[in-house]
Amino acid sequence: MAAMKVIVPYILAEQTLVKLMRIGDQLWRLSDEWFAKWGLSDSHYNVLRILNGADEPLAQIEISNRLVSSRANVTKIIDLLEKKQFVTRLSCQDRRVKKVSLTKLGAKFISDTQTEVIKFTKTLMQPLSEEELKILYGLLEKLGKQ
Amino acid sequence: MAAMKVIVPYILAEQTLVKLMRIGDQLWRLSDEWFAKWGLSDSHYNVLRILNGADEPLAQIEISNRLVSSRANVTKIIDLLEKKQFVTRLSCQDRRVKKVSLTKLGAKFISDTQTEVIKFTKTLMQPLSEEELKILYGLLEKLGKQ
DNA sequence: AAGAAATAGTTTACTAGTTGACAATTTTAT
DNA sequence: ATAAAATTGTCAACTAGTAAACTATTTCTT
Repeated sequence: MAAMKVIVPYILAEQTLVKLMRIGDQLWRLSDEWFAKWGLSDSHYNVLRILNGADEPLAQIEISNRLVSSRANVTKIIDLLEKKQFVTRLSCQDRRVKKVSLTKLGAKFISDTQTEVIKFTKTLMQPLSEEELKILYGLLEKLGKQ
Repeated sequence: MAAMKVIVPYILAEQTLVKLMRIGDQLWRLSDEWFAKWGLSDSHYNVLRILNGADEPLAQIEISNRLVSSRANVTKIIDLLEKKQFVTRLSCQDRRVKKVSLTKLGAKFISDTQTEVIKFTKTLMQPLSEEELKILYGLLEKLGKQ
């Protein structure tokens, strides 16, 4: 059968959506690939950052909220980080909850790798100026909260 | 062990990167969820769009390039679309290649769903004005080609 | 105080993508 | 002409996420 063709109007929203999903996916993949040299994924590192940024141990559900990821996934992420001794699970007075705390080793890891990670991030985003980054961030933020 | 804390500088590139990956992922998920009502994913629909946009049947590798996805994944996507009779695989004179052609049914599907899909897309992107969409598209494009 | 509903973390089964190896075929280099 | 290299599509095994069901616990309602 010959190729059929329907005229589809050019829609900016659609094109932008597709581009956004695609670029996000590619960057995520590159990032994961890069972090793999430490046996981690981008998400693992982000959890370490979240814990470091908080001033106290966080419940897994809180990590799940900040990471924008499912509870189930956080369980798996913490499992690995715990195996690597970068975090520990603390039992709480509310015995449903496990608060996760960065260990000395985890803190050292963040500290040691910080510069390198920032450099990598800058490389990924290097096509954009600081000004453009600010604009992009603003647009994404606006898009995110609906 | 108590929570350890390292001072990590605020880096715009990093924040934007994380946000971009996160928003892209969320939108992708929402989109997939929405297309599921037709037993398709966002990617399946995109392949239909690609085929519709091309004026002739396309080799799977060409689809893979345009979709920015692996050959293996395109095989799976085409398998499903073929089962739904939206496309057919044509054998070529270069017998390694299979060109994929939209069927009448596939074209009708695109045509029938077009308006609804555009409406959905606009809903997803609705926090941004047309002007902002243009800027976002431009920034993403710049970011994509490095 | 007791039963019902909600919450936190885990487990299981699934999904949509990946890479790497393979077979068939074509192209390139001698 | 033929051997080596490259290309295309497929398959198998893997991955990082999801949702839904489950357990243990807490909170809410009466």
